[in-house]
Amino acid sequence: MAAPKRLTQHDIAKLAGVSQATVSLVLNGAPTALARIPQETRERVQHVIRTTGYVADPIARRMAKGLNRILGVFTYEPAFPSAQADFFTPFLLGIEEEAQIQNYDLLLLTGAGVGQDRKIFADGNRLRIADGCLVLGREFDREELTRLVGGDYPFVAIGRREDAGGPVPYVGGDYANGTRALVEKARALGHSKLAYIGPPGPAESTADRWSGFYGALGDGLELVLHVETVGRAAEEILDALLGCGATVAFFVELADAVRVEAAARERGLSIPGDFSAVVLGSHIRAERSHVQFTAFDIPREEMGRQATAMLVRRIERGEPGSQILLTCEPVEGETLGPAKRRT
Amino acid sequence: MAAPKRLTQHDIAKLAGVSQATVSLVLNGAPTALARIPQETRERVQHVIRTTGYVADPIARRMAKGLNRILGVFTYEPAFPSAQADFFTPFLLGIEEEAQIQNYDLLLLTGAGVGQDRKIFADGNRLRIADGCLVLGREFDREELTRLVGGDYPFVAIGRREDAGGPVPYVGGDYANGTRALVEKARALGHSKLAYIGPPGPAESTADRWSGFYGALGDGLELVLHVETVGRAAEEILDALLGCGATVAFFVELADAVRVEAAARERGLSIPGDFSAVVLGSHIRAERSHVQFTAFDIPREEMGRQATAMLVRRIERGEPGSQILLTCEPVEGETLGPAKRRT
DNA sequence: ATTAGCTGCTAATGCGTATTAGCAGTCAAG
DNA sequence: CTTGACTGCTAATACGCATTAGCAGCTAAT
Repeated sequence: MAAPKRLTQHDIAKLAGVSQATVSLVLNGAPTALARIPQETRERVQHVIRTTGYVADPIARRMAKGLNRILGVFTYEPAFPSAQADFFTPFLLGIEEEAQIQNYDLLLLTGAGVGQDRKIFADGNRLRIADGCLVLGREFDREELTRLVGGDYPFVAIGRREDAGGPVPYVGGDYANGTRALVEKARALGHSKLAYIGPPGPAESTADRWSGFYGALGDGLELVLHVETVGRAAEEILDALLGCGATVAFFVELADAVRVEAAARERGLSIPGDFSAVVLGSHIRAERSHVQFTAFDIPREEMGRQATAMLVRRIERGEPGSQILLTCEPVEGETLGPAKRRT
Repeated sequence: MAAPKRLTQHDIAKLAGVSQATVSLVLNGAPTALARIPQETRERVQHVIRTTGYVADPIARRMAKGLNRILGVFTYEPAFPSAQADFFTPFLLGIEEEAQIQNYDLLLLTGAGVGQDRKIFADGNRLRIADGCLVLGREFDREELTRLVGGDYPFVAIGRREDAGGPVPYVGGDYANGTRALVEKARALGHSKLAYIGPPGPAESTADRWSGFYGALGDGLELVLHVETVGRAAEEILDALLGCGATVAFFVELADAVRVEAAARERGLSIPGDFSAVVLGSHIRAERSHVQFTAFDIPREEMGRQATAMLVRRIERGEPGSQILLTCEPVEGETLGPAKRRT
């Protein structure tokens, strides 16, 4: 394919009998400057541009201006691989939407690191291609986060993050209050012996659920079982549940809830007839399970949108970045019923 | 905070007590040039780079050298919005995987255009930030495609595309043969009166299905019903199906098949007991329907992978780009049975 | 003693654009 | 006739990097 050397403003200038600067001004000069170029000259230049099909090289343009209109998206796990797909997709949906509105492109930091070992500051870090970046992932590398906070590179995390040598700008879901609201609901339905299936930390997302849960205890509510490990055999969890007299179980992971529900059904137990179950969060694929669990909604798209908007503000106006927690509304579901008097 | 002034090679140079040129050479000089910089100096420079976390500005780099290690991804519809999410996600999965292997980052050309009106050449094609680009979408803008083919910018389409002022480089699925194979299967099971639910074009993807289908007719096979509009009321389609004596229906859209199956079941008809149904393609969310339709598999991830690999070859070695159709293997399913003698 | 070749660097330039400072010319007012 | 303001442009520079030409100092061979 014959690659005719790209036209430059210089070429246009020569053809129009003006200087390169004039071409640039005609193209996108400030109104004040434009006012000083007579209509006639402007038209001559425009005409040459039109007939040649010239388009300014965006690279050079950005080079001169200093801004790329590119937002980086760094994920601590590969963004698309099937298992994770449903975790990241809704965030990306919101991010893409807002980015488009703000007229930014998205750079997926893919090459960053192969396999497990993703590091923002990996060797040959390409982050700075973008004007700023969004960071997502279940668990962050604390050291990297500190470095980000300490640096002058604009970023926003998705999901609440503890201070790391300073406050971390983020948009997260208010899991603590989402959880608390569900506990209150259980209380209202007469439950008093609760089980909690999931770790109390260390990731912020799980820590927040736990603190919301734990903070709502007392005053008639009692934690009678805490299974800290995720992915435990369903039978085992079920036995423990029945053994300790809990009337409602709070699950951090939907997967656990699904498995326990299945095990219960196999034994002829019903939910919420025999005991109630609550999932602390919403999961895209929840629909696939025939059971609609009582849970709270995580406004993932909105988180993506707001985080993107905040990042753009940081980039364009130098705003400092703040910390936003979005409300997680309860989802009715069908697995939380009145407490059953156990015999 | 106004200008978080990024580090430049100049800064590094000063810190290491060398010149900017030396820094650049240490970073990526040709072996011949590198040989002339003693180990000691190189280490000094590297050390400064590491401790400061300096990264070369890719825009400037691209400006100077012309390459970026960035692949653009242009989608004719927003990449993530829920309805489409399942359409693009598997492609992106393959693309991301291969890009990572080849050590490229992905730039989602998001800002390109808002809403329906996505255009590659919309604003002074920011496309060129990337070294090359992948184009995906159900339907392409033919004019833009022609411009791409005519230009010297490397790109690869995902999905077969007709010539547009020249052959279009693509990696697609062989829908025609995938369809043909399913028709043959139906023939082997004694079917002779076929129905086709879906348009014959104009998009290549639907045209290929139709041509594969139509080409397999004759020799005992007869098209007794062709419903060209997608999304027609299920009842209506069902009536037509029953009325014309078709023993098997080929659906272009899974959604139609699902709705017709549901309508049939409601009337006490069974598939494939009363008539068979075949879907021309695979759909991620197929699992959600309780019925496993007989269909063919679209190797979306593999398409993404191979398209990415081809693009990289075009970029790095200037290869001309070719046209690849990947085999779409049949999916057994449970909706294609022996033809039933209609009374 | 001159030349040739090597080592270890640096100065200079180009990439294509945006932007600013300022020049030469005209015109009107003082 | 000088001053100032305005018009219509252009020269020059910056942006951050890659790359090439080449300089200064040294050694070894002729």
